Amino acid sequence: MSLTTPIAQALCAALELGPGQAGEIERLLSTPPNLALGDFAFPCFQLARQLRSAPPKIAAELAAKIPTGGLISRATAAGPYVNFFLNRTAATRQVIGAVRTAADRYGASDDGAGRTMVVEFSSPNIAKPFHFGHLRSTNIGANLARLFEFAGWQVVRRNYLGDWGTQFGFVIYAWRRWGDEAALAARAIDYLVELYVRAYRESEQDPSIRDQARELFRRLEQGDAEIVPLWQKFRELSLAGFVRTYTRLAIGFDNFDGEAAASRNMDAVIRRFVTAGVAVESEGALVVPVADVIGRDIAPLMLRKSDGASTYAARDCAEAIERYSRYRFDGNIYVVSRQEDYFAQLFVALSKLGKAEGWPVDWPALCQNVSFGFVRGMSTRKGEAVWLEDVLDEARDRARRVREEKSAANPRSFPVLPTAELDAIGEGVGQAALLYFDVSSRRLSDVSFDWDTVLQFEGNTGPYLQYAHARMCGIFRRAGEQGLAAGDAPAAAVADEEWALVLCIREFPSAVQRACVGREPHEISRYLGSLASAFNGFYNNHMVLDPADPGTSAGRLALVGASRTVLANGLRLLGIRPLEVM
RNA sequence: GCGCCUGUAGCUCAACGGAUAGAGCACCGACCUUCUAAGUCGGGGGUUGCAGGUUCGAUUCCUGCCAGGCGCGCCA
Repeated sequence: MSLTTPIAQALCAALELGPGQAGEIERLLSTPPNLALGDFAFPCFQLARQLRSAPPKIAAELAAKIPTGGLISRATAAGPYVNFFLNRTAATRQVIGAVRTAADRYGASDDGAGRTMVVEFSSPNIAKPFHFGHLRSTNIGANLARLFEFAGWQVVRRNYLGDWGTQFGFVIYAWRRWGDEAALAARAIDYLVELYVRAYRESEQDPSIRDQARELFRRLEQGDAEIVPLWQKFRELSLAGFVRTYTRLAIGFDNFDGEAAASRNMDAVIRRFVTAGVAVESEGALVVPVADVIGRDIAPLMLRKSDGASTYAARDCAEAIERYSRYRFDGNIYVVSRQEDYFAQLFVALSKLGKAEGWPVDWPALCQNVSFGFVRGMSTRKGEAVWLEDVLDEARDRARRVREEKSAANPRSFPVLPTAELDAIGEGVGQAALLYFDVSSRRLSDVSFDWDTVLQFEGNTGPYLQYAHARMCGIFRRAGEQGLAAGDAPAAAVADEEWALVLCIREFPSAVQRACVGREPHEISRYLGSLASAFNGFYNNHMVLDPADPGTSAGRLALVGASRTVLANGLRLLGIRPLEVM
């Protein structure tokens, strides 16, 4: 039972409402701005009209009718609010018990039980650099995938590689003209990017290069025996590079089928659009009009260009159809930035086909584009682009250096560590700084890349969270040495800092839910920041371990244990490793 | 022209339609002979882009401006 349920029930009784309305009352409860005012608040504004009375008067009358005892220790009116104070000891016992019971499933749910969610994310372009900006889709998608799994969904992670299209013509053109096996073997993906950039730049002076690139891509599409093996080789090399980066970020995919795979069914899908009468000829191209459905001036979805070449849109249609027939998904998320119009066109076009062909399920309505903000300061043209691998390396090195400096300055708190452990901590802390930076603003805000901000380890950062976790683990290690063990509830009166921590722990499941509903991983980072802050407040004001007082120690250890469980669960949702030693 | 997104402290960002708009960074000061100081506490800092509207109440919702970013039939 939730802490707020008894409050809602008491309010229902006082208002002479039926028990069926307790849920509605419970949703109206809010949190006072500070603990001194109360633990939960009921605003009386909305009742004023029905009861024909002033909110403060209603609040005063209600407060007088709330029976105390059980979880509720006191109810007082404060202006238009009825503020509730809980029995801290009983409530703390309840919250800690809930965390212990659920353990690493605390915060999880079965909301998505029996349903499948496809998350398409990262989707790098093989002929283009994988720079820091690509972390956005990659991280948001990975976070959403973990969140939906935590909420009970069956999740499919799709990396829709940009492995097809004219850009491959450029790469192949460059390879045939300047290609060097040794350089390819040594630098793989970086070298391919250089080749692409060189060919593309020269094509701006010499348009015939563009024509040759198009011709090479046409030969690739036709399965030319000389070209196809090159494409396969380049694709494999690039993919291997991406996978190395993904591994460092602890991100995995179920499937890497990209545009090349989608193009296999493309012609058949285009024929279906034509046969169904959904696609029409326009200015020599084949398009699906969507303005009639969307209701404004918007371009049609183009399936085939006037020169007869297919478009990425046709491949996306084919891929979506294939995807639904394979997974029968209940949700399909595309983590792609700033393409809202395009996805609107895509989903409407597919819906039209569905209506014309009489599909039993209007699954295009289950598809959603999850957009996100732009990373500023990452322009390839201006030469600002920063490779993600380089940022990871720098983060790791700095984290390692910071730890070494701490050992030198304060060996008592930061004992000198074996090299292997130092390396692991560096990698973990660096990765945490990066991943947390990425989710520390809302999905749709633009973010600025700045080395010092990204690699910051103090304040509201990934390392700050890991540090709190390491401290919790340190307390348990020390407790073991002193022969102290956790109890199941506080032994004495619950102090403000302990109580604030308990209330924060209780909030985790609703933070997870908000993150899922809003497709907003930032909810988790924000929550964890407040949790770590609450813990540090507690930590700095109360000694957990006191061999002379095993009772108090046991109660506080229980609280630290619950905090650690929640912090670790949250960190894992963000893909950050909860470190035991820092 | 048609659309989407964003304007909050010097900077980076928060704030279920609710009480005095909060954190971090930076700056100034305090705290390690007690569990990790990557921490904690205090201080200065704000006309929430502008103007209307809805509401008991608007940073939040609606309309119009202003500013910035991004996307719009033959790039993907």
